[in-house]
Amino acid sequence: MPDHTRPPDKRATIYDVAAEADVSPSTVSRAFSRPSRVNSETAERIRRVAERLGYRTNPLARALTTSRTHMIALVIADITNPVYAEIVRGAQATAMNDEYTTLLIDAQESDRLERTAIERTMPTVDGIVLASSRISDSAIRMFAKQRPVVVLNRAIADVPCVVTDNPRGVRRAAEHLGELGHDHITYVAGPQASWPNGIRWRSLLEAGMELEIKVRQIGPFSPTIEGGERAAEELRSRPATAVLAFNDQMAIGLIRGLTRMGVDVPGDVSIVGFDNILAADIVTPGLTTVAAPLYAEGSAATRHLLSMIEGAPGHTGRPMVLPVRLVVRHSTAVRNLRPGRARPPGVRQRPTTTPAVHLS
Amino acid sequence: MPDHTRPPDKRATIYDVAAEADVSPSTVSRAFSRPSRVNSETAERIRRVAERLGYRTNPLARALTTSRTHMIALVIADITNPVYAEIVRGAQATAMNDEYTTLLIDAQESDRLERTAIERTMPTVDGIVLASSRISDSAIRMFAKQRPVVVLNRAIADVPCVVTDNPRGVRRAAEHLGELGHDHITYVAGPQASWPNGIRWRSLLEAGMELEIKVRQIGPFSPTIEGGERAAEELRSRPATAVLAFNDQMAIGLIRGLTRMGVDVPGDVSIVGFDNILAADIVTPGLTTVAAPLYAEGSAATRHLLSMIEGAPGHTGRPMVLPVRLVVRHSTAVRNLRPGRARPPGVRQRPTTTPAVHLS
DNA sequence: CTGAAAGCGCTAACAT
DNA sequence: ATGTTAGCGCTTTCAG
Repeated sequence: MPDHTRPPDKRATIYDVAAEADVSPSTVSRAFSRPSRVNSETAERIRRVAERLGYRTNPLARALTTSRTHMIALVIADITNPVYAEIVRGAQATAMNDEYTTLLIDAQESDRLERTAIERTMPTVDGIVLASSRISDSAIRMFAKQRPVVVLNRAIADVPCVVTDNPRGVRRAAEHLGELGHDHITYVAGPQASWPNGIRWRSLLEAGMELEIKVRQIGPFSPTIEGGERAAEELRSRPATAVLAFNDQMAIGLIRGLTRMGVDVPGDVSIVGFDNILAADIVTPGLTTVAAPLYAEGSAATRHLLSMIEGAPGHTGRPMVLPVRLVVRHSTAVRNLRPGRARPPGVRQRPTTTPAVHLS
Repeated sequence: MPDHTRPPDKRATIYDVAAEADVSPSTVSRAFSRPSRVNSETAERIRRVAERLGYRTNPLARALTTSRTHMIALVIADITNPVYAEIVRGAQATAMNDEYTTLLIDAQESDRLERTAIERTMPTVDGIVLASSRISDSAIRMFAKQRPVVVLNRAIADVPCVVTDNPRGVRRAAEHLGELGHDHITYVAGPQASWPNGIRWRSLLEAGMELEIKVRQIGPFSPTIEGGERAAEELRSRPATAVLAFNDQMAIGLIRGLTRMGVDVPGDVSIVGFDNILAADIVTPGLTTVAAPLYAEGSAATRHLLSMIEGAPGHTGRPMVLPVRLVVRHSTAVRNLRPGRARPPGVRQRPTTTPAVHLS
């Protein structure tokens, strides 16, 4: 039963080591400086002594003089959303590789919360990765003036950005639906504050133009399963045969909502999502979706941030764009021309055991 | 295009404010001390001046003298596992409420990784919550000597613990299966380093005793969907009619694996999971599972940690135990007495639209 | 390569 | 209630 009433036990300081090794404190300091440029015999001896004393350099004290904490913050929009897990993994791995600690912050889809969290964290970190930030461009630029910032899933002038190829993803989805005979696609919108939401809709408009597919939008809805279920309700009064959802969670909500209402997916309506989260492969029918290289996103953004922290200029030209691919599962099928009736023979049915096909 | 080559811009210090407000630095310090015990006129004026100068107290410098960073670490076993999302939410909320910042660490189910991450983080935080830790009891006790530590989902003598009522959860699951006519339950084990895994198995042994249900164990498997699929393979050579899986992910993997092999769930085999993650409600058939109050776990552990940091003794007697409940969905059904044949009439079929029932 | 001295920004005794 | 004086543990000039 440890007693934590008073400050936790005193650790050995640089002075203790200095005394023990019979050198000056600054020599000890140098033996632990990073990058360790000292390899003299003395340094070796000092390190041994330190080891024996259980000395660890105090990061706080170091930070006070160097103004480098070797910590970075990673702000994500919603820890509940599985997309971020892989992004976090990617970010953590590259950070850890450079001996940086990652401070994860969950903004809970809240503008206000995100802001105050960033403000509070800013002074303790060397830089920040903003993944799917919900705060304004100007606020982000403000932050970027104080510390290196890299933005993920969003494009902002003058701030380094990493995005996925949304236009191409949407285009592939539209082509896929077009090939199945759909001449009308409904976009089910996510949060308005979400940058990908905007570009996906605009990309769909464009793709619709070129492919001669009519498009429309409903929403916005919350980017969750529940949001998708609500969208399904709305779809009741404004039927569709092909739907592109802002993300997988909404797509899954749609599948559930529609199925519950007696609408057959993909028989009556085809659904495409975004992200390729794990659940996309679990839901019935399996969700056709636009997959992004999540892990790579996290690591690319972090790598960039670290290089900026080390003094690199920060690549603020065009955003860095990562490729996407369409994963075809079973939530999309040939358009059913006679709704409510048996499907015409020869038309593709929902397969049950065919493995997912990965395109592009 | 900000230039981050040199340390980020200098912020106003306590001295700047002191000079501007024409008081001594310590007076300024007092005006910002926590809890703000000063309400004099001067303090008010100082705060205004500070506001105007954009002064923010430097947490690092403060930490150096107070040895309190107002940060706590939350270590989770695997960020990929949705269980932790709610726990994190609960922890963050109560931490934020006391103006503490939460440092989230993903151990990626790795003993080694978890250790080094904790070691590196320890000096920068005021305390640590270990959620589903995979490191040894002795290692945890070591850490607990250096900083306040609260352990979640695990019971260790001399360290404050928060656990869920695993025995009761298992018992409820066993009773449920028993009522459905099952006289034999197979436990599909998760990681051996996982404390809940051990206690769940032991609880099942006990429950089996009392309820006169035979039990056996297979595994261990990785606590993931993939692990569950592998378990399904193994089940092929050692058939079962009722399975209790270590967690929902494995249970889902089992459902998928078995279904793919042509085994009907719940017709041929009933499956119960643990955790009640979102996907449990998405998979077909919906997963019957033992639900834990995730959010409450996170907040209870954190609240306890914070009180320890503030000087409370740390409740190291019996662990604090949180209640669980059985959520019955459609992955469990009356035992099929004639496998491979049609079910006897009158026996419960898998319903498709009945809402989930929450018991206990 | 090493030592001496000064100070990062703040807080914590002491005084007044 | 405010000011004065020392540091917290480390890095960093600047000399030797």
